[in-house]
Amino acid sequence: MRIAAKKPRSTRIRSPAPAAAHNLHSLADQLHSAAIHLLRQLRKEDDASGLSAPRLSALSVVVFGGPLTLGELARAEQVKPPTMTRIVTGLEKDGLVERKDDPRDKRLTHIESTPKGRKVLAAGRAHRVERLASAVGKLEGKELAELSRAVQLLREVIVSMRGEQA
Amino acid sequence: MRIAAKKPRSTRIRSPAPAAAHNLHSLADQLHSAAIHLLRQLRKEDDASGLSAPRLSALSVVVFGGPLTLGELARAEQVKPPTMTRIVTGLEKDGLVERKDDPRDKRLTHIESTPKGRKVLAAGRAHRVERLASAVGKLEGKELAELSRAVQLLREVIVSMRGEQA
DNA sequence: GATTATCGTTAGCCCAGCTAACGATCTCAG
DNA sequence: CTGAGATCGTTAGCTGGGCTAACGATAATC
Repeated sequence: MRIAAKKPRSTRIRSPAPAAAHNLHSLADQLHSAAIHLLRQLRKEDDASGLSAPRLSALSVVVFGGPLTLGELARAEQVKPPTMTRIVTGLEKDGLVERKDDPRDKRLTHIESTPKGRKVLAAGRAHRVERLASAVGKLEGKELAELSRAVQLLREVIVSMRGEQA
Repeated sequence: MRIAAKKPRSTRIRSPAPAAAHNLHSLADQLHSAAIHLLRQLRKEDDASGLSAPRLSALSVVVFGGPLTLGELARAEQVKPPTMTRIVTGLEKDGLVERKDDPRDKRLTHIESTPKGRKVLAAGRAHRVERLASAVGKLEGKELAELSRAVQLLREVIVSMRGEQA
């Protein structure tokens, strides 16, 4: 955070905000902050397309990951089944996915994307990308490559955290 | 409206794919996904300290940014006043911050951190950092520097998005 | 055939976001 | 000095995401 509101004049104590993250403390803080604020920004876009971040994320998995059961989807998204039930219900209500019973094992519910779901996802993505592109377009190509590289690292970090369970 | 040059090919991206972000579409997607999953992981830690991500974030601003009004805090955190009212109420109930009336303008409410608030923030941070450190410790020093650098870029991107209205 | 395991849902809780509306206060025109 | 308007924070009420606990239906196993 540390995005001082309105009076940046009397530069306060605070650890050097614009400086690089010299240690793990500030790196963790800044990463945390960046994630929160990025999602808050993205939420606004998501609202425009009627898709919240969790729904968008789940829909993306269904569209690109092919049909899968609710439980698999919950695990993929790292949430508990009841949570995924609600997300899927929301997506289904909007006609973006469909529940299909498994003929062999009637306990299972397969989640499939509908044509509308794929269409909306593409549109929502384009919308978001357009916005991010214009923001990212101000970075130089080199910086963009750095950012891209860092996202890879981030993914590793997340997987690592996930493995060791809290 | 500047439309991204290329349509999303039906490249199977799917979450677990470690492929590089060759274009803005996938970069945006991966960034989005990374942010969501990072916060979901962090939430578990936050729960341990009894502080949700938004509360932790707000507390951090109060602690490092000094006393400020509720409205300023809401703007700093990019949320609406009613939302901040509730966050502050939660923090106050836990004794982490205090509301102070302004003697000159009785409409204003100043938010101050308490000693306990500062202590808890430090503890929570340490807790989170320990976790992130162990995850990040698997990266090489060079990678760590890259990640640090990228966080800077991310901040610029976020500010940029914020500036241009949603 | 009875027990046990698995899957998804329901119920019920808490928190985070929003808008709309409101009371209290301050400001300022007249 | 007074009354209209602006500003601030709160309350009320909605949506939605996250969880645990408990449950019914179905499979698997003994």
